[in-house]
Amino acid sequence: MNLEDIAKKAGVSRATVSRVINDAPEVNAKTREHVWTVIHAENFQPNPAARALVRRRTEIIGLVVPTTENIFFTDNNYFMQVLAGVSRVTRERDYAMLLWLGEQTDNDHRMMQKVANNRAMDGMIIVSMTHDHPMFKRLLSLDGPFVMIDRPLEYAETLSYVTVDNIGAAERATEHLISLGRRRIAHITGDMGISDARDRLQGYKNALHRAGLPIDPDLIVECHFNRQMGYEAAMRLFPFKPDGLFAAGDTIALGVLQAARAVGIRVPDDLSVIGFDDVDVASQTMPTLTTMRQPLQSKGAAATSLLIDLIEKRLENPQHVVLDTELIVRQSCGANPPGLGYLNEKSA
Amino acid sequence: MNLEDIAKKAGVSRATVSRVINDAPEVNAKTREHVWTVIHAENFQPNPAARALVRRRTEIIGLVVPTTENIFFTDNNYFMQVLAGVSRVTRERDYAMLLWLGEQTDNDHRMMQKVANNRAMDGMIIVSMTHDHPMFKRLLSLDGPFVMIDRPLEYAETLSYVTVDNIGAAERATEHLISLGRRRIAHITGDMGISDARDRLQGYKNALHRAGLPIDPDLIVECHFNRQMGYEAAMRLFPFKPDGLFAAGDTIALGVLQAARAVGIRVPDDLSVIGFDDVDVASQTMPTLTTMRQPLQSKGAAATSLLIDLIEKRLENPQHVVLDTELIVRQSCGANPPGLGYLNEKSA
DNA sequence: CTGCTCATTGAGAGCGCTCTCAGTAATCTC
DNA sequence: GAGATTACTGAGAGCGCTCTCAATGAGCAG
Repeated sequence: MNLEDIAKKAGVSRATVSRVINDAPEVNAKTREHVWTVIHAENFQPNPAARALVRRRTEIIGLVVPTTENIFFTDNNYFMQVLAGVSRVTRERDYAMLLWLGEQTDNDHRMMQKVANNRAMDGMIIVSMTHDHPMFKRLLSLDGPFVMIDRPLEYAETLSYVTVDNIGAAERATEHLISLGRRRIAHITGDMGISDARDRLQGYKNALHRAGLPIDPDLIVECHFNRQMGYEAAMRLFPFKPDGLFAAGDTIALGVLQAARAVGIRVPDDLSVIGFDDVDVASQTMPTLTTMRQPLQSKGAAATSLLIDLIEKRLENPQHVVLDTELIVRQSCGANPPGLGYLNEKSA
Repeated sequence: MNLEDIAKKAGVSRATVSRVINDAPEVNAKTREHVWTVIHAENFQPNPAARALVRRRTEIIGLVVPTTENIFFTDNNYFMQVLAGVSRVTRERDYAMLLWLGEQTDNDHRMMQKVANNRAMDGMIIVSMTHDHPMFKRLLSLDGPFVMIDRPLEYAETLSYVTVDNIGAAERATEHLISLGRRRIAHITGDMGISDARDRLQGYKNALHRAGLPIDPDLIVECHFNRQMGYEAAMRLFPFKPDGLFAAGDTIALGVLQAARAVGIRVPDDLSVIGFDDVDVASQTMPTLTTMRQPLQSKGAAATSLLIDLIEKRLENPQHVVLDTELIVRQSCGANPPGLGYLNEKSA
């Protein structure tokens, strides 16, 4: 079943059927209606390959996660939230989404190569790629537009991206701990190849500086966005007796809570803890986790919306979107009473 | 840049370039090599739309999650694991993956309609669709092949699917509790529109029956695969004083642990708990969760592999794949000593 | 009635590829 | 050395759509 068949059945030409399907204005109302009747009767869908061939547009975007290690499998729904946001907007705007998940192996490079060469996508969204990723430069020579989620460390002025004000958010997080009377505030960073991690470190320093507190290198530990490494980082930190701790991500904070329990440090009494992201587990830990929420779904949605605008030439490169964050005060910082453990928020 | 251009540059015909790209055997070795050189020099990629148009194959499969509510956002990485499995195999076999996430709204139906009509996919994988989903019958009239993850309740003989032996697994889970001396063993079911839930209930009953234990309707509560409802179900169950509890999913078990803590029931001392799935949080709860592991990544991988075989006519419908489950004994059942809470398994 | 405008429609080229079929030159057979 | 076989290559049709351009006919002005 193709346009020709429909045309024959409707007693019009192929061109007219095409016009009807594409909502061209010049078709006579009666003709239009009649053609639609036939199309519906046959449950006809135009062949997307043929259409893409002539229009040079597939209405497919790609969502690329260069490496899954950091954000994908680490005790949280970070990626799922982003995905949900992307999914919503693609649906709304009648696009489809190709998903490309990288690996932490050589194949990753080969996969990215394939992705970059794939001409089936009109554009792509790239999630949290480290600045030293081998594909970075390759991407810049791409034909189609792309949008980065999280500010890239290099080429930030020339690329489009969606992010949050990490510096400001980290300042507020740190200030929150300061406002609770904490003075030896530690910081565990995320992967320093990602701008988020660097910016949060910067924000932490800014806040200390502004409060007249010293910046103690012993209280800063470099880490990655995962629980296991957060646990280890916390263990390295504890001998220096911090009374507050700002973790660059909630998964890191999970490791911190775990480490604190292991060595008998009470949270929040002995140690006031704040995370970043507000992934779902943050409200279920014991104690529940105070955190700086970033709007993950909105990040995905904004990136998608921006990408499609770029594809459809409603906007042009580069565009920078900065979304708001919000301090979510729960138990781990000590500003709230202990309460009932992880039952407080979502439960009966 | 197209085939014609490459042909001109290489001094051969379009047909020969096509042969080289598609690895046709009849091309002279020298010609082949020369053409490849030109292709690489130009970094040429054939236009997928043109190719799809004539081959009637896109090498794109769809992954369809009819409604996200159950498995998507509920405190676990069930879907992520399946996704990882699908992703791995599509990568290996040089396919791309279109992801379609449903919603719990009217749009869901419209979305599924769109998916079913989308002719850009060679086939699709459908995750855990309830048997009463409005799209179910529509799917059966589809042109391309599809594979269900989890056995469909209807048409199971005529459709291809990948699942685990839920009945047998539930029997073993229940028997494990029995072997620990528990006699008043309760069951909280999953969504009864999904065969997994029904089968697990059946397995639970089988095990009780085989052990000569009565099947007490008071000890069976119908539920869905989420923590909140698991919590409520547990609360309804507690007045009947169970000493063992088999939850049809780990997320339900999370709710059970939470409810038990809320009312002061000690797990495993007062109540021996076992879950199903082994999602990531299962090893991080307090106490850690004993559970029947199902190989989620393998489910995704097997479904993908099967689908592609179906597409490429290596196999024909219907195919049924049943994967193995494994009992993971942790703390919540009482077979293990209490230990250090959720630090035991994955941590330093 | 003639010539014009305007609304609507159809014919046909062409998007970039695959694949069949025929052609050519080299090699083999006897 | 003639005919048959083999190895390779090119020409060209056609996949199903979009889009330009020309054609048609109705309506209208004069």
